[in-house]
Amino acid sequence: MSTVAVMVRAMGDFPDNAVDQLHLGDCVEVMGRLPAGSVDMVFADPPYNLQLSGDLRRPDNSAVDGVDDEWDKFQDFAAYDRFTTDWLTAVRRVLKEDGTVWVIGSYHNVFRVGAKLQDLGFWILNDVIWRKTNPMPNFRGRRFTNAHETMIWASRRQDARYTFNYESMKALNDGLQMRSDWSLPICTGGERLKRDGRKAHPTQKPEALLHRVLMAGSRPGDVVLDPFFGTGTTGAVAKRLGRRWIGIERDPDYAAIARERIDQVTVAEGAAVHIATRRDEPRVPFGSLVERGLVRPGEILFDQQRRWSAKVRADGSVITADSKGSIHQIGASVQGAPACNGWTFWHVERQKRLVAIDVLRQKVRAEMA
Amino acid sequence: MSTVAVMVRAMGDFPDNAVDQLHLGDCVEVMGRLPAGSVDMVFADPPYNLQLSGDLRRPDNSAVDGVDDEWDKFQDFAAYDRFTTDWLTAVRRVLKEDGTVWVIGSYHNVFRVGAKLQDLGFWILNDVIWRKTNPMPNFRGRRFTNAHETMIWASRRQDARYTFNYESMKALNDGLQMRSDWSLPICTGGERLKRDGRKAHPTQKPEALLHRVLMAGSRPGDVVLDPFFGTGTTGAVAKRLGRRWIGIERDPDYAAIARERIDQVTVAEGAAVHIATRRDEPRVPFGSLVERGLVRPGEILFDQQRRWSAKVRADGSVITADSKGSIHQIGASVQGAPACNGWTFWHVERQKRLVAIDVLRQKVRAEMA
DNA sequence: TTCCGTGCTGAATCGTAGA
DNA sequence: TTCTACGATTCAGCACGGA
Repeated sequence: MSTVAVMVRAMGDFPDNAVDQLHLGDCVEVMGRLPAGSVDMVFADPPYNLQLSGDLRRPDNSAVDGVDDEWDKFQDFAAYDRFTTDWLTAVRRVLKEDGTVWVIGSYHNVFRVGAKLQDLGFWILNDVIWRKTNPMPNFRGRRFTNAHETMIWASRRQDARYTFNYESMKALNDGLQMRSDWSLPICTGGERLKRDGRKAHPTQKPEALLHRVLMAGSRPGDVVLDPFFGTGTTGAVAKRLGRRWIGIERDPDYAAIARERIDQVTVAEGAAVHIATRRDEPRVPFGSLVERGLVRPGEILFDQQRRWSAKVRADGSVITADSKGSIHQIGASVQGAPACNGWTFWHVERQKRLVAIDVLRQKVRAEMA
Repeated sequence: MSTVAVMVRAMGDFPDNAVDQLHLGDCVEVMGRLPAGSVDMVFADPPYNLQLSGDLRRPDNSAVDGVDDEWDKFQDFAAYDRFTTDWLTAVRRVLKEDGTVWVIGSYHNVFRVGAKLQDLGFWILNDVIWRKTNPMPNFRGRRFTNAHETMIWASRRQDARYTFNYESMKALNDGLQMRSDWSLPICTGGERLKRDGRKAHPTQKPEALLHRVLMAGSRPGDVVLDPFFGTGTTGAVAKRLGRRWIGIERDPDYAAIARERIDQVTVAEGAAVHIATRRDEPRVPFGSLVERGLVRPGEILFDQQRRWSAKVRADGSVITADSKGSIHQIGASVQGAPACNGWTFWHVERQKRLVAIDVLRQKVRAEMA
C-alpha cells in the first residue's frame, strides 16, 4: 500500500481529539458521540457474566482471586442480553461498512453474544479459539480444565470486503495457513500490570493475542476501537503496530493505568509492520512474454499432465480447435471449469521438460525490478 | 460402584423394546413417547444450518463436496431457533434430574444452541473444543482455516450431581487433568462409512470423539440417547463401552447403515484399554516469539560469527537487503545453501552476547508444557 | 516387500479491480 | 451500480500403483 493510501485511511472522519485517545465514560454513550461509519475494527472484551458463587480455594486452601467486580454482575440473562444489544448496536453504528468486530468471551457469555451478533446482522467469519498454554487448573476435579476462551470475528455485513492479511498470518505460522485455534500463554510475569503488588486488572489479556488479532484484520493507519479498554492492551499493541486507536473505559483507575502504559510504548518502524501481499507485484500480461521472446508465437502450451494443449498466437491470446481467448479463459474452457489461473495451469516445453509459464512471468518481473 | 447399583442404573424405566434400539422417525415425536426422566446422557449432533451458496473449488479446480442436504436447510435464524427449542425441550423432558447433554456444532449454529440451552434452564459445565488435526484448508485465503468444532456440555439443572469421571480423563491424558480442548483427527480412512464408493453420511463423527465423551460423562449401564443418530457413531461406541443406547434417525437409509454397523460391534471386556501415545514436541513458529515479545519487530538477527544479519518483521518473516522469507529460507539464502535450520543458525543479542533463537524457542515450549 | 509419487477428499457460510 | 476479466488459492492422511 502506498504512503498516500495509508494517510487517507488514517485521516478518517475524526476530530483530532478522538483518535489515539482514551475516553473516560460509558462505552455506549461515548460511541454515540463518535461519527458513524468511521471505525475499521472493534476489539471488545466485555464482562463475562461469570455468575460465581462463594469463593474458590486451591487444594492448599489458598484463595483464588477470582473476578468479583461490580462490573461483572448482572441481574439475569435478560439483563445481560440488553447490555449486549446496547453496546453491539453502538459498535454497529461506528463501524465502517467493511469493518469487522472481534469479541472475546467464555462459555458464560459467548453464546449469547454470538447469537446477538447474528441477530443484529453481523456476519460471522470465524470463531477463533485462544488455547491457553498455562491455564488455571480445575481444583475441584468436577469439570474439564477450562483451558481456552473463544473469540468471534465478524464483519458488519455479509458481503463486506473485510481486511484479512492472509499472507501475514501464513508467515506468522511458518508458511502454513493460520488455523482457527491459537496456542498462547495467559498474561503473567513482567507483562502483567501490578498495583501495590496485586494484579491491576482481573482479566488483562496478553499482548500476543492482540498482536495476532491486529496483524490479521487491520492495516497500518486503521482505526481500532476498544469499548472495554481496561488497562489498555489493545491500545498498547495498536500503537506499537502503527494502528490508530480509540479506548473507552468507565473506571478512572484502569484508565490512568492504561494511559501511563501506552505512553511508554514506542511505535515500530514502518517496514516492520508492512503487510505482505502478493498483489504488490506488478501485473505482467501473457502477451509480454511473447513480446520478449520467452514464448514463441505458434508454440504449444500443455497442462501438467499433457491432457490438454493450446497454441500461442502473436497477440498473446491462445487457441484450441474450437475456441480462443486468454490463457485463463481457455484453461477454464478445456477443463470445463468456471475459472482457471492460466499462469499455473499452462506449461511450455523447455529441454524436454514442462515449465509453468508462471516461472517465465517471474523472470519478467525480476527484469522489471 | 457396586454391581447392584449398576443393575439399578441399567434397568431404568424403559420397556424392553426402547433401549439398544434405533427408532425411525422425528426425534421430537419419538422422545415424546419415551418416559420422562429416564435418560442419563444425551449426545446431539444437530444440523448446523451452514447456509452455503454456490460451489467451492480447490486450487486444482476439483469441487468440494459440501453439505447440501435438505435436512440442513432452514428458512432463517428464527426457524432454526424454533427447531432448536423443540428438540432441546424434548431432551429436557427425557433426561434424568442429574442427567447431562452434549451438543456439537460450529460457529454457524453453536451460539444459538448455547444461548437456548441457558434459556431453557440447562447449566453449562464446559465448552469443549474439538481441535481437528487434519481439517480441510481454507482454499481462497479469506479466513482462518476452520480447524475446530465446539461441544457444549451441560447438566439439566444448576445443582445436578452429574457424572464426571475425573480420574478416567486424567488417565487418558497421561496423568494431567483433561483440558477443554481435544486434538483428534477427523473421520477418514477405514472408519469412514461408504456406499457405492462415496461417503455414506456427510458429517460422520470420529469414534474417538464419542469415546472420550462417553468415558467422561457416563457409566457402564447408563442410557445414552442420540436424537440425530445418522450412521450411529454414538450407538457403536456406547455398545462397545457397555452403555445402553437409544438412537433416533429420520432417514431410513442412514438408519439401515447404522443398524448394520452396530450389529458388528462387540462389547469391550471390562475396562476399555487406552494406549497412551507420547506426543511430539509442539511446533513453535518463529512468529510466536515475536508475538510473545521474546524477539522485537525490527530487531537484527546474526549468525554465530556475525557474518550475516537479517531484520525481524512483525509477522515473523525476516528480511535482508535483497530478499525476505522465513528464518529458514533467509538462512539458506545468505549462505547460498540449499537448506538451513534457522533456529540454530540465527541469534539475537542479549546482554551483549549472542543467543540462538532456539534457546528462546525452548522457553516457549517450557511454557507450553 | 518396501518405497515413493500421484490422486483424492474432508460440516466451508472461501474475490476484486477496473470499466 | 453492474458487468467483465483477471488470476489467486490447500493440508493431512489415506489409497493405489509402479518401481
